[in-house]
Amino acid sequence: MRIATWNVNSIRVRIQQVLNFLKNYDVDILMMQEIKCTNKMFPSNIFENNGFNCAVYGQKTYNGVAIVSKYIIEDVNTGNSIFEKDQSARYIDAFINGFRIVCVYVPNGQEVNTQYYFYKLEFLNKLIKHLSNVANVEDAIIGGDFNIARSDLDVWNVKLWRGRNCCSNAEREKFQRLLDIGFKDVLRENSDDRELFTWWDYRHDGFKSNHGLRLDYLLTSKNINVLSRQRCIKMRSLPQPSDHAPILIEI
DNA sequence: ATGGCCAATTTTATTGGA
Repeated sequence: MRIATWNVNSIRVRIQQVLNFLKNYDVDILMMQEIKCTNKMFPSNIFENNGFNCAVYGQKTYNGVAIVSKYIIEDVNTGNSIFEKDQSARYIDAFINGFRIVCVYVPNGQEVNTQYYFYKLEFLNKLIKHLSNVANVEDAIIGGDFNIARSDLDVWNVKLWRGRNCCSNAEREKFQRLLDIGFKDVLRENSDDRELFTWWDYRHDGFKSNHGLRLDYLLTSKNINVLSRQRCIKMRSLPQPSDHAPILIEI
């Protein structure tokens, strides 16, 4: 089974690229973040015509997450019960082909010690608590844009980014707590490769000069046997790309 | 190297992204 995660930065702009990606990489399940549209505006019929079922938690203008799957999608949950008062659409999970598939879009945080940053840390606290419960009962696969560069290996210019939003110690500690629940960071496992970036700034043509960060992750329960793993950076090099590249694993 | 990019919005500037 081939599973991917991708921050598409607007599904309406990226629909053709997403369809090409699903086909060319033979993807069975795709988790998407920043679909930037309501459930009603989400192109479910296009996915269905291409053999995919959809679970969507949309929002006007900002955020929004979705899962599309060749397999039947069961027991869908959105973040409402987990994140309480939070009105932003950042979490959806479902039971698919024996696994709990979790799709998450962690808040950006803007700058360290702003209200947005503290909201991000609080969101992560709730996510950690929730996924601790999930891990006790099901094999889980978590895909998402965490907006955290896990270590200095995941930053193109350590000196420039040290301590800044996405790279602060508090954020990295939260990410480690998430792993400590019992998940593995599939792309990083047994690798000290610096070239695992998943995001490059549109500004200054950051992709061309590989000025990137690793902000997107596929995590799995430790007992899941991973057959292959890759970043699909080709999707970042095409015309009118998302600023994020997809990650694809086979289990 | 953070103003110069991109997407959405009853747009013609503003917000958010990271």
